[in-house]
Amino acid sequence: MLYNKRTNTCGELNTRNIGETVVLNGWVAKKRDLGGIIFIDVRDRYGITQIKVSPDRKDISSLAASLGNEFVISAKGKVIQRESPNKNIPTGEIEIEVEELQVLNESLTTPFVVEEDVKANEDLRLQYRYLDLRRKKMMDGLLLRNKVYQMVHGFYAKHDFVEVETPILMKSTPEGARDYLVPSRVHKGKFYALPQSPQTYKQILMVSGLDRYVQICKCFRDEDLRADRQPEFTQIDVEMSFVTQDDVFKISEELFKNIWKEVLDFNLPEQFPRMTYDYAMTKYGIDKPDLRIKDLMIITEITDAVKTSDFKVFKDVINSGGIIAGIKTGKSQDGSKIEITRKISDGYTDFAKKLGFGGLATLKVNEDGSLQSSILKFLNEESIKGLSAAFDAQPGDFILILSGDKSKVLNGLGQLRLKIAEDFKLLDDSKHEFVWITDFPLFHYEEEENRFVGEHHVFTSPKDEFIHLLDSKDRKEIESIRANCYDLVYNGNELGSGSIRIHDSETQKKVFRIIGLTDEEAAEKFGFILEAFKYGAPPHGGVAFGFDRMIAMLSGTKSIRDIIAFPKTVSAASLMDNCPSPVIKLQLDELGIQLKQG
RNA sequence: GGAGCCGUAGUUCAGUUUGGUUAGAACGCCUGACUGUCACUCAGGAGGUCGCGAGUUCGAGUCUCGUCGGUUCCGCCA
Repeated sequence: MLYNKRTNTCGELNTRNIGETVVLNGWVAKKRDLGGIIFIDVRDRYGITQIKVSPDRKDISSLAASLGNEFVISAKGKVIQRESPNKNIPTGEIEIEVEELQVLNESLTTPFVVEEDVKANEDLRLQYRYLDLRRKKMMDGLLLRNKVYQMVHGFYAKHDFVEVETPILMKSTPEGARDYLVPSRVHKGKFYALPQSPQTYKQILMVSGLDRYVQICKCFRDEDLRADRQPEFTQIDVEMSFVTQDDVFKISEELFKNIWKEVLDFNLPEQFPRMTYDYAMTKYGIDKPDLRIKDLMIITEITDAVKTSDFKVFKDVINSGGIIAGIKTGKSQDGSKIEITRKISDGYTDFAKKLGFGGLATLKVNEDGSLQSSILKFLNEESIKGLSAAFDAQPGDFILILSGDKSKVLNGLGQLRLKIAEDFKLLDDSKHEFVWITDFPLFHYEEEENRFVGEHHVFTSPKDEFIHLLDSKDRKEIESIRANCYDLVYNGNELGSGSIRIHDSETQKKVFRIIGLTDEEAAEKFGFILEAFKYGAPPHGGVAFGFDRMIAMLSGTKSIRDIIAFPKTVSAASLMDNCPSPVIKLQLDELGIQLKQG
């Protein structure tokens, strides 16, 4: 097809180009046909430029009048000053006086109107993703993603990291998330797994002496989805030899500082604050505390303060080994008071009940410093004093108390804290609060399966002072083991996770034993890495950052679907190309697979 | 696996509480008019399996049960 090829994009012409003859290629975003004169907004990735067809150009006018939205056109003409400029767009000072007009392709009427303030529901937009991506906001998401992608590559290249492509078809590892499986045709009855992460490969690359590895790679997990979780997602995967936790933190902080400066023009601190897992759980009730409200509603345990009271609810909890703890609202950082009315308070009680608590005790601190609450009548003088002191109760404060099993209470208060923060709009999006959470437990006991499982992954090393406990048989002792393991948390979201790894096969075997793998099973499943560790594995460690989540946060969207070109729905389906889909019998036969009925 | 919300014109929604005449609006689409618009304006028009399937009823968009899809959260996500 012969047509006038563009000399310029639709986003770059301005008053300096007046008088030039140019050609634009693009999509019809909007046509305004005034009867004689016709205006058309032409759109491409770079912007929108208005072209004008004068009524005296009869031949062009009829063609222009017949254009529909999303037609692809080529327009040639002179750049002229607009009689009435549009200040809302960069090209709004000028327009093109059309001399030649060609239709390069027509378009059906689109199922939804392609406009910035799109009205269509997400499922329709997903089905016609290519139309949705024509919107500036969506295109900007992809462009931002590309920008950061390039930055990450450049950053690690500058620091002597080597990018290595690890296999997409790998051995299934039964620990952790469900694997996506790929049947083997050659080895009938055997399966590959898609990587949940290239964890084993990157560690083996350290054994190879690669020293510094990075890969921006796809990972796959067959688990239920959320707004911030997709079945396939991208992570920045990093591994380094001869490093400590501090080395990993340092280079990671530099990466994030660069990105936040470049994209948001925000200066992150030289070093990110650190907080142990235990502190985070005890004070914030969650392992990813949102430090935009750092000093607000920190959890206070008052078990001791009220232990002399006769209140049956508290007594029962104490006797069964539980705790009593609470948070107080206090004043918000901008000084505005958090006014908790009876109605709001009842709402929080319902919230607590939904979390499985019998109720929520609330106390109001009067202007004279006295307490007001329905539970006061159950408490003795000593308890009331102790409680008041523990919370440093000030006039206007509102205190919310939960009691029960320790982890449940902390978790409940953590959730209440976030709910109150959200209800009173205390989470300021202009804040950028990074924090490293360190010293995670190495194991936790899975009651249902009746065994220990790795809190992080099974290659995470215990901190030196806990190594002797790997030989323990005592549940409490094993649960007390802390790991060289860390998460990077940003505004209450987990952005990354990593650890210093085990690099000797003896320690690795002990860890396998604790999670219930016999030496034989460990050899069957992870023998290759145990074997590799026998041949001079260097001390090493690394981290992986969620690339999609990072881009979502940089662009201010909650859903990572918005910044993934072709995302899947919460049921892991793609509405555009209709996958997953059935396959023909021949394909199954070749794989030796027979489907179960029903 | 569990819970909540949503599903009505091409699109976004109203109508469902309290079952009852011909299911409405806006945008989009089509036809006509219009020479400075940028949410063009004006006049007219077409367009509906009320997600699907049972049930209750003289009568169901509306009530009940089931089912499918979307979405949010919990479980899950080493």
